[in-house]
Amino acid sequence: MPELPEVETTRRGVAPHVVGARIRDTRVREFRMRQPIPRDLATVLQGQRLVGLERRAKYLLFGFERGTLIVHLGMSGSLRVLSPETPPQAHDHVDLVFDNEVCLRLRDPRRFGLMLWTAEPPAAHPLLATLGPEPWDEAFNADYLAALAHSRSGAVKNFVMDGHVVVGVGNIYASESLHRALIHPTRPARRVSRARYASLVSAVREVLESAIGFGGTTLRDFTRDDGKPGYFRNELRVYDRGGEICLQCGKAEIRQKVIGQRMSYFCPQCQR
DNA sequence: CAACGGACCTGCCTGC
DNA sequence: TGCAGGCAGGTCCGTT
Repeated sequence: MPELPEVETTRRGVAPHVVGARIRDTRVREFRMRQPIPRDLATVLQGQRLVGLERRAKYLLFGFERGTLIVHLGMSGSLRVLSPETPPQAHDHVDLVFDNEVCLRLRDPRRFGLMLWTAEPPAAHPLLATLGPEPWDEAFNADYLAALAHSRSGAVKNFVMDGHVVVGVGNIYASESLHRALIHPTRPARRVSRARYASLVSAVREVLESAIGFGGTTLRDFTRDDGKPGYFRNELRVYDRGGEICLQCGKAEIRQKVIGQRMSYFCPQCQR
């Protein structure tokens, strides 16, 4: 579920319900995540007011009075706003219960996500310190990409998915962005022209903005736990469309190929 | 440093 | 119907 648009949609959906409220209770039912949830999390959070909710890359940063709760949703995580009395279901690992009778519940079947506490500025945390710029940061531009790519012989798709190059471009949107920028995903990063990188910068921004505009994938309403199909799926031009005719050229069939252990989709006609 | 494979997990879908 | 196998939106780590 979570690529950057879903994380941002989650942030926007959740924030109005919890920012300004104070933690009344923290229930952790499962500590085993990508990194273990701190044993003393409940003690640390108790009574603290949530001051703000930010996003950096695919991390959600819950800014409390005395530090930051860092949350990552991994491959299968989600956050929902519920009544504190709602019985937990399988894989509902953590509840943050606020004094406004809101329960923020973390579910993550695969447990690739994480929930950590830091008293330091979150940008200094080892997980965040070495991340590349946000897609909308002016530092993310064609010159930057071309310069970085100089030492990169690997596929450009892996290059744009590298969080130390730019954050937030996951597997779906990597395929989508490269298709819009007319760049073949297996082309060595160093063989992509500056002009093409300029197109890629625009394409990444457009695709992500568009997806956020559609509410990410599923959850428009965070106070219920419906949300299955995902409107943004209809907007995808190549992802999961292997064998279909390319919407760009109307002639070639979309191909699929594993690149860097991830399935990738592209038009052999449009993308070079 | 960069590239690559493997690891971490569960659920769901497909095909036999 | 049951079950094995493959695949899934992420990222870190170790090895070469």
